[in-house]
Amino acid sequence: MQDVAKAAGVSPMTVSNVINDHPNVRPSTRAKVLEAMARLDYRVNVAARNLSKGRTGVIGLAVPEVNSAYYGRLAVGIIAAAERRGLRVSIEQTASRENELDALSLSRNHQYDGLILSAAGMSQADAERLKVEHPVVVLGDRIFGGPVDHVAMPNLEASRVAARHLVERGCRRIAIMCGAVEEVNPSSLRLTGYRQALEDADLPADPGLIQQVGRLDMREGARRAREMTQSGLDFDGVFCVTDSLAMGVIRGLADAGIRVPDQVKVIGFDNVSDSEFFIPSLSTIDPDHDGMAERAVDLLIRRIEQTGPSTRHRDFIGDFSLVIRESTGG
Amino acid sequence: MQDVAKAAGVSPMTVSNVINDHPNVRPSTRAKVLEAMARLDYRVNVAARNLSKGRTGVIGLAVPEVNSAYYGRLAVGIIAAAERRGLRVSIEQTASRENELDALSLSRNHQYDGLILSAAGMSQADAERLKVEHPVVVLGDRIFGGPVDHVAMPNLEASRVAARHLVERGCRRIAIMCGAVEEVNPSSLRLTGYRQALEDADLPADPGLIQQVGRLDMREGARRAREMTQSGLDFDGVFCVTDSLAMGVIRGLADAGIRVPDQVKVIGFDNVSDSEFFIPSLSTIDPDHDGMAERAVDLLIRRIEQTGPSTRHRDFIGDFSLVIRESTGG
DNA sequence: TTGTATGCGTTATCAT
DNA sequence: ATGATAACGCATACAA
Repeated sequence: MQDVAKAAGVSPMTVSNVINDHPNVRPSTRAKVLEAMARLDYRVNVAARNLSKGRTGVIGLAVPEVNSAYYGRLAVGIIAAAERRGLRVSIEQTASRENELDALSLSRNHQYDGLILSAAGMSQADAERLKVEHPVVVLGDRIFGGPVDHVAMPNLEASRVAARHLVERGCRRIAIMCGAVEEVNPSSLRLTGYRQALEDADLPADPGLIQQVGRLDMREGARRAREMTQSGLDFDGVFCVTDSLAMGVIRGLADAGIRVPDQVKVIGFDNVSDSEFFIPSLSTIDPDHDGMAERAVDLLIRRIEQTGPSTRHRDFIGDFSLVIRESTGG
Repeated sequence: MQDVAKAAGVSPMTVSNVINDHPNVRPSTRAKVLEAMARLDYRVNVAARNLSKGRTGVIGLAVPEVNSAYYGRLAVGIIAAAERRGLRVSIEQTASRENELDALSLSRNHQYDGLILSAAGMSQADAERLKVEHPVVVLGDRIFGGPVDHVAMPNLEASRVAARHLVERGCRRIAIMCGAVEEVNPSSLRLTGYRQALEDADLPADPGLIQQVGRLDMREGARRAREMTQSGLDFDGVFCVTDSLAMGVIRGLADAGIRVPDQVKVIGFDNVSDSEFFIPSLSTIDPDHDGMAERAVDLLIRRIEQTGPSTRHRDFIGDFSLVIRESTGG
């Protein structure tokens, strides 16, 4: 910037004013400066600007895995919402609880104006760690009642609706496929919704119908579905806590010669973009991804712009709707 | 840092040395400093550190869309390769040619140590814009022979193999579904490979079998496949330039009552993680994602660490293999 | 409309 | 083993 100023015969401050489109710059001066900038191939140093302004114009989005349809969909919503407010978003993969905590603490400060953390590995016990002084919004389901703003999925209610849909389609032996059940994680909440739906329908709760798997992906879904059939388990419906799991289950059932929805009906959760094109197309819960994203960005910006003492955190639960497709005979 | 130094009764420099694990700090001093840091809840300001060091330890990955199975897979490889070298990666969505150019120029400088750009919208005409002084590696297929390092897919050869596979499975009227064909983009290269395979097999090249679609996603694939059947087009095989397209095509054919692979065989390109679980599972080309990612990160790091005058750029083409699954008859 | 002085929080260099 | 000093490149506040 000094060089540009010298070359244009002005002070560095004037160059700065030109770069930042300040109003009070004479057109001729602006032209001179722009010319010098072009000639010297000048680029602003964002690191310096960030240090000086104390703002970066970038918010971070930390997700457990980048290669997942669900988090991809989530990112799209966040990016759109942030863009509308003039912010860029930068995505990072956390992969482990360790990294999630790391994303919160030391190193990321001042790199982003704020952080949207979609936590998967953190537990209620880590809630204390969320007590950071910079803007953070948690998107997801753990750490309910933690010390930060929180936008959650309508896990319980939506799961109840999903399971009820299977009941209404005539299923009587409804299995659930979920992840490890601990504290208030998505799997535990969705399991509760499932149980309520069975209870509502006066169906017995058979523990053998509760299938917990290690990862919520297609591979696990397919593997477990094959095991379920081989073990002779009697079931006519499966509520899967993610669409990926559901597609895997359908695949696994197909491998075992079982037709969906004729013999077994399957419903998922997430309304991932592929689910519409899968064969059979997947009935599922459509969470209001964009609404939740919008809300999360809103909350974050509020925190970023708030200067006074930190106000009490707020919790939100998103909307949802039931999408009926072929996998439940729809 | 000043506050910590004062509280610990040392100089800021010593605090810095403690933070950065420098060897020459007496244990007792280190303890004092750590205690003061904890007491004051001190966090380093990364913006300041970046400015001072001229390095961030972060590389950027700019992709056209974050919600795509292919770019998700790519990101996984890049993140793994970067992590092995002690770098973090930050993903940004470019979405438009404009943003791709933007990712290169002004604003991102000094935000990242280097940029891996997976370009989709840029054309050969934009090659000049790639002449930037900071480290950039292009991952993808446009801008061949541009002024930067480049890691490319084995588009032509792999497509030839894919189309030949259909021939070997007895297809005689083989369609290709690709995107807009212009200059040397993936679609044009893959189309060339397809044409060569037909020629190799002495099959006529019917222009009606070349189906260009707007987007390379499932929706377009399904829509176009339905149109192809409705229009009475005669074909017994389809080579789709992406797996997403292929899954969409299979879905569209199913809607029209056409069975894959019995009546029509379909092969994709990318070996996206879902393709194994789709029904029918998808035959496809498996590019060496991880090898390409590794190479791209290598090249980038070389540029980052190189201090002297810029050396000539280098081009690489990745490996690939043919994956045969149900959609071409197993 | 333009320029001067100062500070953002850290690290490198060199001295002690 | 520790500290003083000077950048890093920009923006803010205020003066001219």
